[in-house]
Amino acid sequence: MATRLPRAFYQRDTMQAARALLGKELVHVVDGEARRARIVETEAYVGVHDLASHSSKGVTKRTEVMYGPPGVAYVYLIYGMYHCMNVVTEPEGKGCAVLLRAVEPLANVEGNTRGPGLLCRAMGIDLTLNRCAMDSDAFHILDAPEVPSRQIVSRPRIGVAYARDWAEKELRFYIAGNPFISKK
DNA sequence: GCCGTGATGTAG
DNA sequence: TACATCACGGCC
Repeated sequence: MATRLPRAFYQRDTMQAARALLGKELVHVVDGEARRARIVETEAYVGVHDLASHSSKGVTKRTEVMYGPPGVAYVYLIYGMYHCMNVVTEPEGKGCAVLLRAVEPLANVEGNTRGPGLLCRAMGIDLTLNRCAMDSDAFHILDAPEVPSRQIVSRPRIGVAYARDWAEKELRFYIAGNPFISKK
């Protein structure tokens, strides 16, 4: 039986964390039923200097969770209709997080999971999970074998064209050839 | 296939 | 007013 990733797992360089999360299993227990899915695509938001990161706006009611301890969920509403989920990384105070962009359904997950808004909808992730510790009984990530480096593709992040030179940096990662990634 | 656009709520 | 999105319609 796989073990839960401890919160210390996330206290490391955000790019490394984004790569290390590929292949791991996201679990959300809803009505006693464990929804499980394999993480196949992530993006790194690497701190206050990263103009694409919400934390670059400074500490606000919305972003303060990003400055808190690692291993905690940052969930927010986007475009009025979708949720996006991240896990806070690095030591407390850095404003870093990894966005989960796509997952591959494993158990009790219905519908499209190819995209940050879609995966949250399919897994039942909403604002009530914001600030939830990612080693909780109902919400956590299970360890799984490391995805070899040669199978990890890096690309520019999606939807961050406004972030000037930060838009071009290859901070999006996915498992090569996986059919559940959101975009090539 | 690609491109433009509407839905929708809240932060700044 | 813009937004770390998605689905759909028109066009070629």
